[in-house]
Amino acid sequence: MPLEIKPSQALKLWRQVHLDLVRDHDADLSARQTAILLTVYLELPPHTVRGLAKQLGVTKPVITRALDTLGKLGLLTRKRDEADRRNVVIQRTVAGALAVERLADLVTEHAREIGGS
Amino acid sequence: MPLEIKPSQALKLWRQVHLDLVRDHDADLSARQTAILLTVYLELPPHTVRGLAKQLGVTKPVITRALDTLGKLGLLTRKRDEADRRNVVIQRTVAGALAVERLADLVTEHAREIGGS
DNA sequence: CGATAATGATACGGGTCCGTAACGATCGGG
DNA sequence: CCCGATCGTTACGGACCCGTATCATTATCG
Repeated sequence: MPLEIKPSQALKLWRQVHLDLVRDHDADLSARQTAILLTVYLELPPHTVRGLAKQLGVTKPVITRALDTLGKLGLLTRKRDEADRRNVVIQRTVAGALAVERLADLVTEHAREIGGS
Repeated sequence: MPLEIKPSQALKLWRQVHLDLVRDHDADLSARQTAILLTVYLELPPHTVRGLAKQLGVTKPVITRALDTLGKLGLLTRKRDEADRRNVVIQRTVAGALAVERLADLVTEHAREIGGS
């Protein structure tokens, strides 16, 4: 049973959520940062720099920089993989989980407001 | 009849669409640019710099710069208001309408893939 | 008229991000 | 062992965006 949503509803939803994100001056994440954050919190670990780079179709430095920023915001942490010390494992944080949850509520809330057919 | 969407579905949807946006290297709009674009295409004209700044809760230069970028991308145009030449009216373009439509399809498509309860 | 207000654009200093290229650290096979 | 391959990070030059303050242009109203 697919999730039914019409193009016009999709646009309204997208706009309302983006308006909220813009107005909330704290969390102005770029599309890349958002994609990384959600991937880490929705997909099964472990997450590595190279894996994220491949999934997003970007280069490794892009991931490194995004992790710097997300780490500075406390939404994610890095840990050296002791089994293979070349690897870095990206881990979730409490603050990150809260931020993701807040985003989910934001989308859900606006979806409800928009109303179905 | 509200648009039913669960938090977990909202997150999946948000992630999938952002993944597509990131992978599509052409259209990497910031949250602000996206909010502006959708506001112009969803709300009734006329749209002014001042009005958009107020709606988004940002300063006027932010809007001016975003319009510069969106204009360079061909998604929007500016026109002097002949009635009150202090004002600038933001107008839609064919390319902009196509981009918005593409975004709508992207969201709708991923919503269908995700599936309901 | 002239003074004031309003609008959008610009200048500036600072910050972030980009892509390419190089780097140090680490692992693994011969 | 050692040499190549792999991993994540850093260096660099350039582009973009930010917020504040200021600007030129235009309208309004006494």
